[in-house]
Amino acid sequence: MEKPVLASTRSRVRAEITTELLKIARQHVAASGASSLSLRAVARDAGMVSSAIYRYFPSRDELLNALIIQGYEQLADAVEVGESAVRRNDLLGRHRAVANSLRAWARANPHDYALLYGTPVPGYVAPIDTVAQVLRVSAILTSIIVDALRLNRIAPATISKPMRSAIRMASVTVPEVPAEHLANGLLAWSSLFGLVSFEIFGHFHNVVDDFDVFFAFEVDRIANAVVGIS
Amino acid sequence: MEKPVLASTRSRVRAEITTELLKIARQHVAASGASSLSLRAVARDAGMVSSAIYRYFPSRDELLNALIIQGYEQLADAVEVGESAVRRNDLLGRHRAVANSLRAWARANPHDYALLYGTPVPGYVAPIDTVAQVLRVSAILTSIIVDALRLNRIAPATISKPMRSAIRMASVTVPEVPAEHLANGLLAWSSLFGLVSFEIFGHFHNVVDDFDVFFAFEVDRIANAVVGIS
DNA sequence: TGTACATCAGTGAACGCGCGTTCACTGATGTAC
DNA sequence: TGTACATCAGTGAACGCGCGTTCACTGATGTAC
Repeated sequence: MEKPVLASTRSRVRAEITTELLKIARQHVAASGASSLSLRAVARDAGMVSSAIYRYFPSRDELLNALIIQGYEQLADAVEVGESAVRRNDLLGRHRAVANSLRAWARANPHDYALLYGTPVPGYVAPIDTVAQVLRVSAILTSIIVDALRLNRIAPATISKPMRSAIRMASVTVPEVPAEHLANGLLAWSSLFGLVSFEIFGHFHNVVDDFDVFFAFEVDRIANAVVGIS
Repeated sequence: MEKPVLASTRSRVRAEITTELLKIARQHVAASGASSLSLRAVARDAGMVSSAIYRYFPSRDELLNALIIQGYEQLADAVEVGESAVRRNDLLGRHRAVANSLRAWARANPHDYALLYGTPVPGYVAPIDTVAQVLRVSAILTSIIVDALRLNRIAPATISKPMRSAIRMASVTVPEVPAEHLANGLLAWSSLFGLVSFEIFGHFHNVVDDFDVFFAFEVDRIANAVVGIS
């Protein structure tokens, strides 16, 4: 018998079941948050005996980790789709699309958002696997800045020497963007998440009436600070 | 016997023990986060039998709630102390003081910060008791804007009509500040928390080297947007 | 192609755990007359 | 001032729960010769 080109039945079934388990786990997170996620409950919903799930995830932490990675993936997908639909030269529009996609995803999946950007799971340390997906998300904002520079839409800024070295690591991760504009980008980035977190976590309750309008307004302020008066 | 002016021994002891229990609970939160807080463990550390704690808190949720209120209180205290040390006319300095106090408190009490501004406890709905303390914190930033207006340090801005009505509730809560400047204040406020959350929750890991410098830099950008070029 | 063995998925029972909460109780503190 | 009763703090046992994880097992699928 020749070496099978396709994966064996066994490994295909395995992949399918793994996907299915993750899907169920995701529903549990959506329903009641990550902190109460239980391997037993997931196994139960999958029609498995509780110990069987250990064939797929060696521990609860590993399941959570898989969920986190998948969360970043889905978020990155959503943001990429949103941003890529905008004409390349429309920098403000691209920034808006990023912001709106992020917010829409967070509103549609509040517990997943909380899993990624809320209180870290106690004892959990993000493994290296997550980095790639996180970078995907931030790369999108980066690309807007890069294009703004290329199109001469933003003026060169200056930052102090201490500040330059305070974000040296960022410059290593994202070498295309000069430090002066990275400083802007990082503020824009965290401000955006500040807005979304406040909305999702309820801190704008009794403060904001119309979140759509409010968000659009504030996002444009952020955008103006980062891609200038383009 | 005349009506006792001082509280009875019993009620004084009760208050002391309640305080002590909260202190222990706070330590538990500091050590391992709110999600794993257990009434039994707190009772144990207090040298009580597990059921005795029900004389003080009717349920775990009530304990958590008390912790949340106390958290807002302590945060408000910290920010008030920091801000009040600055000369009244130094608006930028006051804004810096607010930001630095917030961040210092969050760094000193990361789990408390997470309890207040991270993932909401599932099923938990902030009771009205918390509102007063939350307002204390935001009132400080508000006072800076009010003073900036009084001192003519910020120019009148304009906002669209939809935006004005989108934050009508905020205008009710904080009537002293015109909506145009509230729009700025809300962004500044949530941006500040975005920065702090990203730092505390580890999203600037491998991005920022020197958080003190970075934070100071970005906070000044925020301040410039809210109290202008004062 | 057929047999012998190895791998793997899933079973079912069990372990030990800590949790929130209830309940009937004891004994100390406070109150009314 | 002294007695009788009411209030309250704390005890100890118990309830029922669901959890993560381990382990020896069965039976099906895959692999080597």
